[in-house]
Amino acid sequence: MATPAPTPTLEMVAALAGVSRSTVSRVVNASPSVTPAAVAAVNAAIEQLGYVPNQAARSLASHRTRTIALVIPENTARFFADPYYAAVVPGVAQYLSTTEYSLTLLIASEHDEDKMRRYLLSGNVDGALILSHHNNDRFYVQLAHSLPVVFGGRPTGFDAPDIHIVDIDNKAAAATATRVLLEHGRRRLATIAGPQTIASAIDRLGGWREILAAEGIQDDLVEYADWSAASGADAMRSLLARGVDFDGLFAASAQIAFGALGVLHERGLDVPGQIAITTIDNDQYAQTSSPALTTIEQPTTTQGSMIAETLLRLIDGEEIDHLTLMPTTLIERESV
Amino acid sequence: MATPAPTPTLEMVAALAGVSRSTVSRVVNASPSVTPAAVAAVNAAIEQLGYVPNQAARSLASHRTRTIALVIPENTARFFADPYYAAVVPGVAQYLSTTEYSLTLLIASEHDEDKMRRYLLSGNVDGALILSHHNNDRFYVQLAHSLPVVFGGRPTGFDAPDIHIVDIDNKAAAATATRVLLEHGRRRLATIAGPQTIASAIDRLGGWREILAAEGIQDDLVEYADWSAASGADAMRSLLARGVDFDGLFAASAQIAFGALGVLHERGLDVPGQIAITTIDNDQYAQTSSPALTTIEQPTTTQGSMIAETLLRLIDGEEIDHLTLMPTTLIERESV
DNA sequence: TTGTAAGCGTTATCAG
DNA sequence: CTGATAACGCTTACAA
Repeated sequence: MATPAPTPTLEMVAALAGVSRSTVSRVVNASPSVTPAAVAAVNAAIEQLGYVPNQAARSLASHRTRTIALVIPENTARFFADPYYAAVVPGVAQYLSTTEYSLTLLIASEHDEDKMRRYLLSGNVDGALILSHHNNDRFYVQLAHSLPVVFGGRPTGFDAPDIHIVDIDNKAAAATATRVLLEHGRRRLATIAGPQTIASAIDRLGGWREILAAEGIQDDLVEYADWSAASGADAMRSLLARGVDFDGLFAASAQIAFGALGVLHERGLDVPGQIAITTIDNDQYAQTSSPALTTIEQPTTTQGSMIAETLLRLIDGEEIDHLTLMPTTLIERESV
Repeated sequence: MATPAPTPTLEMVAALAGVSRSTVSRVVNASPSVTPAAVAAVNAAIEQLGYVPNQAARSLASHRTRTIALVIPENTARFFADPYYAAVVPGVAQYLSTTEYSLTLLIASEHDEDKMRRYLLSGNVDGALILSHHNNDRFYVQLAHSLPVVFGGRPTGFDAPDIHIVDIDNKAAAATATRVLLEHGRRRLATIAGPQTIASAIDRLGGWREILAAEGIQDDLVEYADWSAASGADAMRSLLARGVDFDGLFAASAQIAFGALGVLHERGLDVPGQIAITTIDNDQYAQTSSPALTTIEQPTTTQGSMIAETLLRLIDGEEIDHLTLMPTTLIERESV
């Protein structure tokens, strides 16, 4: 900072261009009906003065801020550590960059609930994107009653049919992964599911069950893990300890699969020879394990764009589906 | 979104509380001189109505937004990949959470320069924090002429004595790391410096040179690397290829040191027996290498808080130092 | 301590 | 197509 910079106003532009403020406003807002001559004069004046519209005045008068919030219901450390955000946020940002909207990032741990509520409802933003990856909070669901809100991922534990969600099609992904096992001749299948407090984990287990039911196959070989490799290894041990023979495993995440794979190696069991494995996530674990994992890739960045697009349409008052599911892609490698 | 929600205004609060709008405003802004009775009445009305002040109106009238921008002059991928941001951003966020300010995150790749400029100068923010870790841009330095701006890290290539910078004291850190080598009896020292287009790398090399000069020791054993381990290994090979005996090495980053260490192991050279090493960064590389590295820890998160604090003081019109250097800490381990 | 009233810089309505 | 003129919701001297 240095010069106090005399901020030019719309009125000054109008004076210089020799038109009324209304006309300047029209030009600034790209209104269709303005004489080319007027447009030129105004733009020249804007250029000359270095005029930049005052956003506060603008939103006060128009009731729109052209800003949306991206709410991360996590603490900052987790925000940086979680690859999910690293993929989704760019998608959101990228889509927004094609529009006139700006993004405000709100990390929950920095704002207590009340501060967050106040911020979101103070007319600071036109809408909010909630990335409910791990935690879910009734608070955000309620928020959707007072503000256009789109959820990335499905919040659990609340029946809220009126909210808008953009999610990965976890159930279909799991079904595909399970079907691949069947198509390769496997008949007795096990699964290591994710924590059943999280929607995606519930959906994935559901997808597995659905396929087995359709084929009339027993679906009793289920163990649970959090998403980690270590917990995947533990679950694998429990599965083996049951003493039941099985020839196929669907692991709810690549990290889980990676952990399970380690145990299988320990026990001298061949993959895919004796047990075939499919999973979800095309990350380092899936790519570098040996054998490399047949897995399902999630369109995470695209989901980010879709979330943003959905919110903008909601803001524009469009009638949109309450649930948007993003299709996934099967990636076949050596584990099956 | 559901109910159109009739937004309560300050005027409605005033009416309900039986006072004037000024009084409500005073209460909302915690003005000292208001009767306890009035405060109570107003707060009750606010509570009952669920009143939340309109930010746009507020900043239009007060000329303050209570929002600051955190500008990342990088693309989104790098933002998530770089541990520096993972440490600084929480510091900024944490400090801000103790104030009434909010943060808007601006990642350069999403806004072209013009869009960024317009956003920053449209009265959307009261000031900006520029985290110039890798790139530097004349653009941001110029920005400082029209808006309160604080730089985290020193921009290179521009002589701009009037800007405000909060930086790690890289020169002192390097000097300390070099001195440690000397104190342990090492006499012939080498260094692997970082890219000399970056201020911190320049400062570190400068710190090393300064100590050697003071001791009258030759400072010709210099090789360069980018910050990576691989480039550190290359530089180490070049150093050894010179055929000059040396017994101490200062590596400009732990990753560089890690790469160099690998080469030393390959060649069967003992650390610290034959060559002692000191470096900067207390990260995974420094902690898990063998031997563990004697290094300098940077107060990165604290720097984040300090940057934010400095900006708010600048906004408040305080007269503050143009350069703030954050002191570092020596961590002695087994590499020297 | 409290109220009055004049803006803050745009947008929006409505004539012309 | 253009120009008055009234909001938008709040802050802030200035008076009382």
